Order: sequence, then structure tokens, then C-alpha cells
Amino acid sequence: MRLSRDQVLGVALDLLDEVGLDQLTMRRLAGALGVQNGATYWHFPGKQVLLEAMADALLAGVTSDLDKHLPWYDQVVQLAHRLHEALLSRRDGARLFAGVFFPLPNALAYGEQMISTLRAGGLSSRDAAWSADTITYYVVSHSTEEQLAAALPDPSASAARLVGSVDPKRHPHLFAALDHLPAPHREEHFDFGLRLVIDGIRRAAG
Amino acid sequence: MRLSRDQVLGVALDLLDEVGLDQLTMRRLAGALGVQNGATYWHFPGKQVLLEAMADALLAGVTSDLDKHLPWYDQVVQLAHRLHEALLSRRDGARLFAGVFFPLPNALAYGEQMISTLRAGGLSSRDAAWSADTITYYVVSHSTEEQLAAALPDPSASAARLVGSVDPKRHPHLFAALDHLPAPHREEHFDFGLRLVIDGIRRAAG
DNA sequence: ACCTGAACACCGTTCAAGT
DNA sequence: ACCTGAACACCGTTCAAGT
Repeated sequence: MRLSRDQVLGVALDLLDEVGLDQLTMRRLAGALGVQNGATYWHFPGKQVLLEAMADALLAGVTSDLDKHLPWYDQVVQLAHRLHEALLSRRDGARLFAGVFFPLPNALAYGEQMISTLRAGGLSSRDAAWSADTITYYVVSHSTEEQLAAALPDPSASAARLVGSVDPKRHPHLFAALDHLPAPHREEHFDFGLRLVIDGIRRAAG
Repeated sequence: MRLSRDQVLGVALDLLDEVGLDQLTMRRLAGALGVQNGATYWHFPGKQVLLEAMADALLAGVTSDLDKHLPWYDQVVQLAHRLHEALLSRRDGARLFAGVFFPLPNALAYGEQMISTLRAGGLSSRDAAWSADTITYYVVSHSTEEQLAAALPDPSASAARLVGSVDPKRHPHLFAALDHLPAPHREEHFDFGLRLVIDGIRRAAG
């Protein structure tokens, strides 16, 4: 059976979940497709383009069925959560998305939705665009860290290394902060920072 | 003349500026050092450890000579700017830093300084730690995007591709936002988002 | 202690040739 | 139109052997 572009994309996403971004190679992908390693190059001109398509596929549906009855700032929260979930939906999804720059359909839809919601809150075109950037930076960076932490060979050994490297004499505040690591409270930690950003935006909205 | 660990690190940083993170290979590094490609492995056990050392080297001095007479929130701004400058000081510096997870000396000093400044503003240990995380996420993500944009093969062609991909009918708000791209106003764009976050934190500080 | 030389097991990409 | 087979120019890492 011949390959289709969508089939290559789908198997690539499944392979990402299985082996992670660093181990996702064109040769492994060909193997997973049961095909010789030059074959995928007929469907995608190179690895970078495939990665871009994968990144945009992650965002499918982020703007669907949003609740228009919420106040504008809660709509922003909802959309930010959607992006967060989308990036976490596949292994290394956040890093994949962060490594891509170009405007693709689902990313454009997300941007349009975010900016229009912020404009509904009374922000100027510039402030809405720049606030959307800030929210997106936050979500992407937070998601990246979550997945990096999850990918560590041995999480509890890594936590121990972290604790061990903080000398309470030299870094007293950091030492105290070890009681408040992000990992055990993922959702709360994410919402805390998102709330900071959105409170700032509400203030800017006057 | 024999190599020293510091010499390897220094040449690696210079090579990073010259060729970028993706082209920074252990073999090129050996070439730049005038040595066979196994030689560096005596000084660093592997590429990842070298990258971690390079990332931490970027942060040397971020906490030096901070102005203690500023109000706490302006000290936070100053420290965030220091991190921003440090990440931009070398090509792909932000991506290099983002790819590293483990606690190294300069990163610890930065964290300690940021949390202690926030605590001076009246935040609880938890809120200070989580607010510091949010600021750091913002700075790293913003810096990464700046450097990604700067690394595009042809910036003006890329801008054209961006403009061309936004249909004003389908994405009217995004289209309007094209007048406010980050690139032409780097510093202002950075400060805008940082201000949002810090306003949120000041509100949390009560 | 520090480095060479050579090998091992991989990569992404290209492209004539097949079907 | 779509894929194979084989090559090209690379990687990171290891390690016996040299000095």
C-alpha cells in the first residue's frame, strides 16, 4: 500500500510518543512505516518541514468549542489551558513547537483567537498582540520544563541531586523554595504563573 | 601545549558564536582546538556535560553589582534584564540554556537572588519561588524567540512569508497585529511583557 | 595524565534507477 | 507518481595504544 502524507505525519507523531524528539530520526520513521529511508522525502522535502507539520498537528482543535459566555479574561485562561494541553499531548510536544518558527494554520487560528479575545477586553491592537506573545511564551516555556522534568532518567534521583546541590548557608531562599518545586503541583504551579500574567494584562486593560 | 578544561570551554563558546548550536559538534570543537576528536572527552565526559557547562558560563556575573537602592520590583526588573543580556550574549544562548536542566553555580546564584528579592517584596516562600519561575520562563522564552528570528536565513523574506500567510479575511486581528511585530521593537517588546508579569506579582504581593 | 588513531554504530539528504 | 538501493558526508562515543 502506498503512503499518504497524512499517514507519514500520523506515524511520525506516534513514533514521537514512543522514542522522544531526540531519537526521532528519518530512518526510524521509515522503519516504522515499513519503507526505505529515502521514501519519506517524496512526501516531505526534509526533516524540518516534517517537524513543522507535526508541531501544527499538535494544535488541531485548540480553538474549538470555546466558552463565549465567560468574561474575556477567563476566555484567555481557557485558551491558554488549551494550548498547554495541546503541547503536553505528545512527548516533547512543547520542545517540538518551540523549535518551529513559521506560521501554520492551527498556530494562526490560535493567535487570531487569543488576540481577538484580548481586544474584546479593551486592549489596543499593539497591547493585545504583545500580551498574546507574553501568554504564549509563558505556556510554551512552562510546558517545555514540565516535559524536560518528566523525561529525566530518574526523577527522584534528579530531585535528590537538586536538593544536594543547594547549600542552605549559601542559598537560604533557594533551599526554602525546595518545599515548593513545580513538579508535585503541576496544575497549581501553571495556574499561578498564568494568573500573574493575566492580572498584569487586566491592569493594562484599565 | 596541553588543553585545560577552561580552554575547551572558552573555545566551545567562541565556536558557538561562529557556527551556532546546531553546527556545534564535538569534532568541529576538536578541530578548533587543534586536536584529535577523542581528546575533549578527557576533559568532559560527553557533549551534554559540556553544553551544561557552557550554559552556566553564560550566566557568569548576572548577580554582580545589582542596585540595592531600587525598590524591590525594580531590582527584579534589573535582574531579569541581566538574565536577558546573558542569554543574548552568545549565539543561540537562550536555546542552549533552555536545553539544560541541572542546577549549576551561576544558575543557582541567579535563582537565590531572584527569590530573595521577591521575598523582600513581601511574598511568601512559595509565591516568591513560583513568581521567580514565571519571570524566568518569560525571559528564556522571549530570548529564544529573538534568537530564532535573528537566525532565519533571510529575515525580510521571512517577514514577507509571514505577512503573506495571514489572510485579512480569515485572521483580521492577526493581520492588524502585523504592524506590531516584536522584531523592530525588541527592547520595548521585552519590557512590555516583563512589566505585565511584574505588575501581576506586585498585585500578589499585596 | 593526557592525547592519538581508528573503529563502531549511527545520522540527514540525494538521486539514478526501477515500477 | 512513488519508491528502492546505494551512496555521500557527516555525527557522538569508546578505547587500546602511545607519550
